[in-house]
Amino acid sequence: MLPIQLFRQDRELILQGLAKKHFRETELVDVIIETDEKRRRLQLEHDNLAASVNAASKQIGMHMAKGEKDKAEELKAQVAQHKETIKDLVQQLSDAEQQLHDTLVKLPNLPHSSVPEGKTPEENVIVRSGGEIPTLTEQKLPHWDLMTQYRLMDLSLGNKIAGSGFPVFMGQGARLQRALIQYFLDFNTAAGYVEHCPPFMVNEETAYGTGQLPDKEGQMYHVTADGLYLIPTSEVPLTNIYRDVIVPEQEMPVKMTAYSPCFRREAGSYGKDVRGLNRVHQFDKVEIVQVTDPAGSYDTLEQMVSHVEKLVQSLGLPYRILRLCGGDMSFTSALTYDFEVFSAAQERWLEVSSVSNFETFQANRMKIRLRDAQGKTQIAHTLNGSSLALPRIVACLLENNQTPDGIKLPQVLHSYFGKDMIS
RNA sequence: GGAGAGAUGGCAGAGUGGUCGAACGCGGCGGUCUUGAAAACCGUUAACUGUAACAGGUUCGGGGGUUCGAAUCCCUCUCUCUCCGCCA
Repeated sequence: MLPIQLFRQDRELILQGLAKKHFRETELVDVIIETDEKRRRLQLEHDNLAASVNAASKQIGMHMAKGEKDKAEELKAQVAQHKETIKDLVQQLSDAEQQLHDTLVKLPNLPHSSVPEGKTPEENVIVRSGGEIPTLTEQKLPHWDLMTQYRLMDLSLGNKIAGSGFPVFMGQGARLQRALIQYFLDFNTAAGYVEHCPPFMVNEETAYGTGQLPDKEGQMYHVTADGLYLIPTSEVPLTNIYRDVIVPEQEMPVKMTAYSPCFRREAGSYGKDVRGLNRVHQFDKVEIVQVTDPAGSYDTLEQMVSHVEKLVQSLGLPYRILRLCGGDMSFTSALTYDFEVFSAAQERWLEVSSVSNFETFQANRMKIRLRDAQGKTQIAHTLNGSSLALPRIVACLLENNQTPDGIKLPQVLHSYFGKDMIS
């Protein structure tokens, strides 16, 4: 949610930002400005009237105390009149507030100035790349075949138990999941992120706080009996820890990491892109989240990108980092870097991490604030990124490192996995 | 699941219809004293909204109601605690 002050200050800036994001309903901006003015007008009228009623009520109290009943009754009659008007104003005011809010949440975040122009994923800009794409023999297999060959995962079993898109990992496959999760968490905590283990279900308010509601409702699993949602990412519970919190300046930045399974309905996805582990309904991910001072949030973003880059490098996977163009960014983000790793058997790039700065967009909604040395509060910035999502990392590890003798694992995983190869 | 108690400022905790946005204490901040510190003493210290700055408005778990006036009375929801039951 964009701060309302921005609409009062710089309408042009908002329109430019929305254009870059290819957002069409630009007329909403003027609706917001008008509604805000209306709201403030009503508020002023209401406050003035309320002030006179408050003053009169105090006088009534004083008259009663002195036993001046007549004067008290006189004032009562006066107040009764105002009360009718106030009742009406309150209704109008709350309508205006509701309308303002409902319109405000429809607008996406504004892109940072460094966001490239563009509408489609093809227009994303490659910032840099690293690692080497391996040359595989003709006998190379895609990960879903390797999974079967080494009995690492069974999708049809998951189908039986839950439904399509719910993989069952077993044996060395299950062990690899655990090894990766533990390695990722250790890597993150070593960089100062505090490990958390949050709930995997959240209430409506929480889902709303990070922006999953109202616009992505259909993408989450909903436990209707209890009004809970299964988390699509641990960003949701982690960031919401700081909902309605005023963080003292010296405690900034807040750095958190968590492992969680992620549940996504992926309504509307189908076709070849979803084979194997490319797109599933439940997957494992380790997330990093930061809450920061607005002044340094873009430095923080670069640090997070570099952190994730080192992690990907340590796994020896060929990767590239993209700066997303305006049209490909998420609703809530101001600047996003995507990490992709090259899947050598499928011969395509797969997204494994997305690192974003949301600026005040989430924090404004959640009222995450910081208090500076002068005691003033201001809205904080929130950032997050995957570090990392497992399925596509696993797909690449298997495909890129396949040999006739088995699948070689990167050095960093040996101690976590208990051996150096899947065989 | 059953029975009971409770939710007040950073913390602790008074306050049962009228200058209560809220006592006292602790903590925090500023000062006096001191070479410095401690102690003692004095002062100050909620959030949101709003204003150029005042003013004003809202907030005592959330929502609704009674009343000229609600932290205080009524309804309702949520949460916490204690006891019982069940249980990984």
